[in-house]
Amino acid sequence: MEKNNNILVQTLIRGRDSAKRLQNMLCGDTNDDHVSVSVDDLLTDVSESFANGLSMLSSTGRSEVHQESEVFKRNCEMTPTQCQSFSANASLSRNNEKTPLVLVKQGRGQYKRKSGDTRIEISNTSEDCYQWRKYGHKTILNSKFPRCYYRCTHMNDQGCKAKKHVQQLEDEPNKFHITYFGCHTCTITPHNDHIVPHHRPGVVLNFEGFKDQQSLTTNSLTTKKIGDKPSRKQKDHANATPGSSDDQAGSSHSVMSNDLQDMDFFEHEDFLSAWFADTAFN
DNA sequence: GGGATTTGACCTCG
DNA sequence: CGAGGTCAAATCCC
Repeated sequence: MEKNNNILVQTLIRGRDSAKRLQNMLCGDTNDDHVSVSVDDLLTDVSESFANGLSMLSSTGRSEVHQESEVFKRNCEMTPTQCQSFSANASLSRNNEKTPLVLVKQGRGQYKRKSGDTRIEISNTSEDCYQWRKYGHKTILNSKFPRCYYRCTHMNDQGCKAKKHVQQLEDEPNKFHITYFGCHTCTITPHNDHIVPHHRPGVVLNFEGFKDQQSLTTNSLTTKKIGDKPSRKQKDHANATPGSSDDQAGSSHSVMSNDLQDMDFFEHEDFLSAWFADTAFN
């Protein structure tokens, strides 16, 4: 166990260093003397370090760690933007965020709740790179703003089952709490080439059962309808102010190795996720 | 005219 | 029984 701890710590430290170097490169910090390393290399290093870390944890028999590890491995080929979303989720999903339930229709008004394929996101806009059709809205108890219900426009012609719920945050009215249900099965490709690269995507707060990488690409901040005139809904949100979600993580975990060594082996999982999110964002 | 949105009713769940 | 999610007719808009 002691040996495993040390290996895990070394692996995580390596990942942290790579993340830090990657951050310096992306921020244009030329003081970093590792500039000869490519972004791809660093990304791979970060991904592998944390995948290995999670594997070590999963090998201890904790099934939930194993699942997280598998998901992480699957997402190791994500783009940097996707990785950010993933890492943020890894941390924040433990923040007692209640996993929403997918309702499976069984006739009008008859729904069976089931968990899975849900993802919560905070974004500066309710829009993303998919086409959505609003099918309802509801005033929510103790909430100043109504919740809007959307389903994929291609539900009828392509049977796409993706849905999302959008609710304006009370304390931050310029931000939206978006819950995605299910994955897009429509063949319309996400249209996100207009996304300003330095704008951070919306923060994924929860990420359950989302195996479809495509779904990760919906974290755009500034999106519009695919090759179509803007909908009324989208016009309404056209004044959303992007770019203010950058201050997500606060203090740095520069004393990570000490923290880890003082920690129970199994507590590393939580710390790892939180730390990785912080490192990736700072 | 057709697609998108609005809105009140309906239904399930806790 | 209240809250939340969905349906579908009515309405809007291009």
